Amino acid sequence: MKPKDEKKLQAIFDATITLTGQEGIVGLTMSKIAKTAKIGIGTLYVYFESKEELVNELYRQLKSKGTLSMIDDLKQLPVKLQLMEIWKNTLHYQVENHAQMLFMEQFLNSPFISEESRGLSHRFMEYLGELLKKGQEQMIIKQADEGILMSLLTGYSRQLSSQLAATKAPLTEQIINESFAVCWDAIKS
Amino acid sequence: MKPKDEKKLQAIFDATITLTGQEGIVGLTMSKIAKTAKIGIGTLYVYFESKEELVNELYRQLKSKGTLSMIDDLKQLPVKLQLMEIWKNTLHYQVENHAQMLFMEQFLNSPFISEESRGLSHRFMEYLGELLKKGQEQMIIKQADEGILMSLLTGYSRQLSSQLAATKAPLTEQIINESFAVCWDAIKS
DNA sequence: CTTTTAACCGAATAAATATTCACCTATGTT
DNA sequence: AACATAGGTGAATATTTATTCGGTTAAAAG
Repeated sequence: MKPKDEKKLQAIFDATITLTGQEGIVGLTMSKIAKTAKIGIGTLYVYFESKEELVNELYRQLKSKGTLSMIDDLKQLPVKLQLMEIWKNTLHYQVENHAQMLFMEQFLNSPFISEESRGLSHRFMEYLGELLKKGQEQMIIKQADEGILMSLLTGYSRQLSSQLAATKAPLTEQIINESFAVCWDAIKS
Repeated sequence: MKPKDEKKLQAIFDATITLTGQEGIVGLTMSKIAKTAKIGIGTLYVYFESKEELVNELYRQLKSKGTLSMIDDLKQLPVKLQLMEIWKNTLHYQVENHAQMLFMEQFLNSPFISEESRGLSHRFMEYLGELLKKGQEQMIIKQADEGILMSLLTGYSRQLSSQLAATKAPLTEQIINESFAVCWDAIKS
């Protein structure tokens, strides 16, 4: 027998991300995915039972690869440094994978999303929440509501990276430092 | 002859916004719109030539009503107060009209959007940019890149209001004040 | 080398959705 | 009151898109 081809699977995912970036998850069709991935339409159904399963699977894959991977290396550092590293890594990740970010965002608001996929978003947020709380205990971070601080970090990084991606501006050291300074002034005591 | 019914037009728009909030612009169909608006499918085509025209027209309407309207009253105030007022109004507007925000966001990433609609986003941003520049000249706002500061304001307000809408938390004075304090610390000199 | 099995394929089919149209109905005009 | 006109309608049609299926091909097993 012939085994499945890992390259084809990845080509399907890549095509899905590219197409979503181009005309949104609304414009995504199975035939376009097949054409972009350079495989036959029928082959799509070897790898996935349906379009719905395809996009859920992709979402799952992106979530598990995503920003979570960085956490473990940082746990020993002081709070401010941890935040700085997270900020830097997140910006890099989001700028470099902007099409993926677009896909995930649109997927979250689509009727395709399964209950299981919905649950996948929380681990990174939890970690960030704990870090902020730790900073508050050490009196180096404002005693403001956690949601208020967290929204700042996530909303800001999302907007900044999508603005950079839109204008095709590179993510320079200067931008990282300036923007982190802004963040830190926002949340420090 | 019989005149068009303004109520029906608004019902169509309302239905479109509601449905987009429920299962995204992907799940939006003409028959669902008609059913939700309690009119016949055929009637939709009395008011709009096509689905594409319908969503573009709605986008145009929301943009022109939107946050722009507040600007004129504020021009005399000092920079910090203007920002404070804008912050407050924007949060209110975004929380109260969250479904509209969702619609606009998804529309921007859909294949439905026309060239003309794309152009509509800029006036408010321009005004905010000028205000920040004025603050920088007066030395009360950081000398950082304008894009970096602007991303903070827009990304933060978007995230905060969508978080409030998601958790159905009310927008209290306390939240407005705390979050504006965070903003101001972020951008002040 | 032969057999077996599952990948691979795209034309054909099914399903979902947008759009039309022939027929009503309500409102303004004469 | 009679007419003219445009709104209102949803079943019928056209279009688009997901999915199936019978046949072909390539890899693994023996």
